[in-house]
Amino acid sequence: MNITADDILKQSHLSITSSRIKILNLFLETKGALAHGDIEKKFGGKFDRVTIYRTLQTFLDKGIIHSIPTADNSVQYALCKDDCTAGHHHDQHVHFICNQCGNTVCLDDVHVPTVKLPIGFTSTQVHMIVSGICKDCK
Amino acid sequence: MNITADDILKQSHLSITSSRIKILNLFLETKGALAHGDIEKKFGGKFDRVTIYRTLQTFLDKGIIHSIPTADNSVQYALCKDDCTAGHHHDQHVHFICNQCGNTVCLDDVHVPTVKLPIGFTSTQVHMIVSGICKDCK
DNA sequence: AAATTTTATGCAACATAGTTGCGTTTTTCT
DNA sequence: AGAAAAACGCAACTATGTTGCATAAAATTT
Ligand SMILES: [Mn+2]
Ligand SMILES: [Mn+2]
Ligand SMILES: [Zn+2]
Ligand SMILES: [Zn+2]
Repeated sequence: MNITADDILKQSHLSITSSRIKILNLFLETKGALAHGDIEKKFGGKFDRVTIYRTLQTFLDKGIIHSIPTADNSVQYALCKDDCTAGHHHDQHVHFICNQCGNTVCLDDVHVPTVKLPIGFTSTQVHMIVSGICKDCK
Repeated sequence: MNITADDILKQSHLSITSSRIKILNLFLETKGALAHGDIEKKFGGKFDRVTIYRTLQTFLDKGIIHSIPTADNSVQYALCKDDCTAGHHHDQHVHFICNQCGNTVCLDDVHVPTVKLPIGFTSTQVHMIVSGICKDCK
């Protein structure tokens, strides 16, 4: 028995609304990551753009999704599979962006290696974004 | 004797224009990375926004600057110190974003480690962005 | 050094992306 | 079911980025 959108919202103490259910279901059904624009296209005016922005922000805050910075200035979002909480994210996996199909995927099994920073620098978060050709496009 | 903006433009076979000189000098004078907005603020209407966009794109193409994706959807740019050419960039160093002062810096001495990707994935570029507290803010 | 060609810039107009306030609707709590 | 709290939709606005084209500046040729 898989976890449902409903469960996730309850766990995060969020009101169950139809926008949240639908957006969360889209994440659950999608392999890769989603940008704000993807969600907007998918639901084509079914709900307001602003609702999507606020929903994504809420999900980020609650540790339901994490954001992935990309070089082309379009932030992608993906479900957190690790045990992220409202306070902090622990998604320490590598992200892969395919230059062919454009998909962004979480490489859940590829852990971000630690690097030795110069004296005086303290790290709280590390992003590793690899781009190239994915297994479906090779 | 340090390299001048003029030299860099000549090396890249670019016309020497006052906008390019000024923007390039700003990069040469600045320790950290610059976002489009930073440059716009700095020169406050001295030249057109469009010129800044096009100049940054030209510098990127010619391998004079490289771009650094950030989580807050604002791409940063920094001078290439490695031997980047018009075709390809080889800036394989880690980038650090300070949550305190907001500065983004190239950690030129910290090399991006290689990771083993799953079967079928091929990598052409790797970004590693570490955020935390920089040495000036600790 | 002047004329010509090439390239870059500024401007306008547009497109896309993201934010904020507020009245209305929906959800939750009692 | 009714009251309180939270989320939504709409409008208006700001910010960010793109494109075409006339003008200006730089490089090249004569
Ligand atoms: Mn991920
Ligand atoms: Mn760098
Ligand atoms: Zn692909
Ligand atoms: Zn700092």
